[in-house]
Amino acid sequence: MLEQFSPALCPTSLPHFGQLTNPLTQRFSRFVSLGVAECTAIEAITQRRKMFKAGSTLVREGYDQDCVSLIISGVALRYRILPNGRRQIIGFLVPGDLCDTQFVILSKSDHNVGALCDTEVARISLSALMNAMVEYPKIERSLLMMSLIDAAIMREWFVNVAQRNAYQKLAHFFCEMSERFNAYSLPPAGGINIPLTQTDLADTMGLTVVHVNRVMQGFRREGLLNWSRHHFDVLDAARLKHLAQFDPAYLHLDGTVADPRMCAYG
Amino acid sequence: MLEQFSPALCPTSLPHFGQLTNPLTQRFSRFVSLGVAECTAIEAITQRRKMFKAGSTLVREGYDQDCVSLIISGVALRYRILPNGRRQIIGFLVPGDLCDTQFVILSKSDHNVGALCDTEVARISLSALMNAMVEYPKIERSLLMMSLIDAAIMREWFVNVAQRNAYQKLAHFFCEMSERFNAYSLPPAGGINIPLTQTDLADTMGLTVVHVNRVMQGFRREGLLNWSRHHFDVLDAARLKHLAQFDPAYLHLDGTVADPRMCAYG
DNA sequence: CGATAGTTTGATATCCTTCAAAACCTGTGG
DNA sequence: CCACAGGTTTTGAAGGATATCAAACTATCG
Repeated sequence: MLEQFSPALCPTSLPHFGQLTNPLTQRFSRFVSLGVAECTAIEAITQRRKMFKAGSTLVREGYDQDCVSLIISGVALRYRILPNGRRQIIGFLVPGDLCDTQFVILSKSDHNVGALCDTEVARISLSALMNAMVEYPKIERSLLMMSLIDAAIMREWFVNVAQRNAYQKLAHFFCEMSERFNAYSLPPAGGINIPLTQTDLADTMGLTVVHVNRVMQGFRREGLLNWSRHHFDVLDAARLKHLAQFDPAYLHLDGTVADPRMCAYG
Repeated sequence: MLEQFSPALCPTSLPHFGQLTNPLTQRFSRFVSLGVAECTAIEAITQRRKMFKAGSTLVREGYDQDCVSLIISGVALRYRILPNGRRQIIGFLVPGDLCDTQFVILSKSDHNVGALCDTEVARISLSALMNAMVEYPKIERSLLMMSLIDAAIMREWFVNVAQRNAYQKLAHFFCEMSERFNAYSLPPAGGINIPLTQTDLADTMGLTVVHVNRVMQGFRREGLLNWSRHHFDVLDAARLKHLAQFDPAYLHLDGTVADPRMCAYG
């Protein structure tokens, strides 16, 4: 429940797209077909890189933002610290995600972002991003789509904590994580490496560590999921999905868009 | 818990901005300074109006959308029906809100929208909206901002159901509703008219009607809030806000934007 | 004036929390 | 290499918040 993250010496197994091509370009390509000009512009504004050690804070609530952070590699999490000292995690950020989605409407962040494992980010200056949005409509369109997907994910999380019991909540979480990590074409064999503690899970679902622990033992007993520190392994995906009533559509990982014009206009 | 809405003969007390000027123009004006061209375009695409009786369904989950609905007057609510038959309300829509925020990424809606009281909407055809976005960058920018605010509200709702107890959840809800309705320059005296039942509240917070009822009695006993059907009246706003740890910033009702350039570019 | 939806009440069950402590890891310094 | 320290997982017992079930009461509408 403290404002701490689990120390993580093992790096996440997410591939470092940044070494091949820009993660933001990758992400935007799901939504629009980018030309050379846009790609160059994206490359230009994501030059300034910075490393964050596991457990450090990328964005601090209430502080002024002069730039937006793009996750290049690693995993970060959005969270808020409530007046009673509790931490509520409100999102996981993987490569290609932008930390400060609310950059347009608010100069101060309304939540913190912390690095879960060693994480590299690109610092995009606000003014550079805004210029890019104005100059390249496809970039603005992509940001609109990212934010719509963000809202869809939050709706799903909301339904999850509002309606389901602890078993279903956690099952749903693991289903989502599996999907999102598999979307990065990871080898699913061998499970997924995130340096997540049971406290992190508790703070995500609004449960206590004690209860999370008991649920995880249930999963293990039932042969649904294996959990060891920094690593989890879905054993019976079908049953887990059924338990969670999981439907991955809301993640929009397949890049489905409503109208072909959204992809290739202009 | 059923897919029904409370019958509402008394209309909401929201002013019908549509009679003065377009609600979408009003809304966008919070974010950007619109020129004559944009206003004309907005007026053009929001011509096709339709009335919905209280309790009827504006948008049905899983159905194809060829148009986006804009609330002109009245109140509607977003909800999902879960496999076990339960209803989860995931948002309230007031004049100027768009029903199908996910229009860009998905042709089928992932949730229902129902009219809480008699509600007038403008049906904007998808292609007309997309053309307007391409032609008028300020319109696209406004949509981006609306969707960012949407996501911020969902984050707040998420924290609310995840972390707070029933008293705090409900207090938070009433604080938010007060703020949002006051933003329409309603006379706060005399309370707020929404034809909301305790079942609706329960389905919003993921609680049971029975428990909601007991909490509401507590509020009444404590002199915090008066509730009669179709109407509520905040008696002690300060204490209610304190109880809910309510900070209205996330609603962005004051039209604060990060950067003046966001308002007046192009 | 009866039918129907909404509110209220009581009793009981369950899920989850709280508190407290033990057991287990994993990295660190001597 | 061992011992220690701090974080993490696990266990147990007990309490509290909320759910469930069932029924009575009360508005409201036709």
